[in-house]
Amino acid sequence: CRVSYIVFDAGMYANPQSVRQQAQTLSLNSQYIPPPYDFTGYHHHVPGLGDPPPASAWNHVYTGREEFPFSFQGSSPGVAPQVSFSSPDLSGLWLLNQYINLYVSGGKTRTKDKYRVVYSDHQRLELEKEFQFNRYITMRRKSELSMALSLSERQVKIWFQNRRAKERKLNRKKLQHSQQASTTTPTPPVLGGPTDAQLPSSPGSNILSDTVSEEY
DNA sequence: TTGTGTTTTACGACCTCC
DNA sequence: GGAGGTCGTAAAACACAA
Repeated sequence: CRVSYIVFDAGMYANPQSVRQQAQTLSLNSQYIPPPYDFTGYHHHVPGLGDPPPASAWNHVYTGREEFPFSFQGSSPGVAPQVSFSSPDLSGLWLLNQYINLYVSGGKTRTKDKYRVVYSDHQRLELEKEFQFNRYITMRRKSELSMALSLSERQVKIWFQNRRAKERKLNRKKLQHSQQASTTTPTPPVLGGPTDAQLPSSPGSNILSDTVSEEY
């Protein structure tokens, strides 16, 4: 249960072109929280909203990684850095959302400090919907999704890998529970019949099952 | 609050496939 | 060799009982 809410003024950015233009260079300051989506109705936990970004936020950048094709200029606390794109055709939404992630997470990434961002509820929801449709994302859908959700293709790929791992973990748990249930409940003796006949023939063979096991 | 267990991003190692 | 797969893991974020 998230404790904080942000309701963005979607009307401010009704024109996608203006969003794209604004995204080319952003002055980072604590007053400007750009809306990558209409988040009305979504919950967002924003620690320290309204406070200036911590000094540590500027001690590292996303530069040097092809999936984060922008860079900061300015690295001292209290001085608003500038964000510049290295690619002209980037979606403004992409940057804006990365900005949100950067800001919300205190600007920490895994690259240097082994930190991570937290995806928005909208991003998770859309990724989850895609996962329910297909456990393995195609290159085309990965590209589309990354643009739609303002994530890098690598982030989408990793999310699907982690999501499959989560499902395998859940399946293993279910399997363990069913095994425990079958061993604890007294079963009538069946001559020559394996009691776990319902189990897959080999360990892990259920891993790529199309069966949807969701707790959502 | 705080301690603790779980979940979520992100990555490295290693493997397979084309 | 590169892309993408699993597996294991780190660490932040989160949930929740005490």
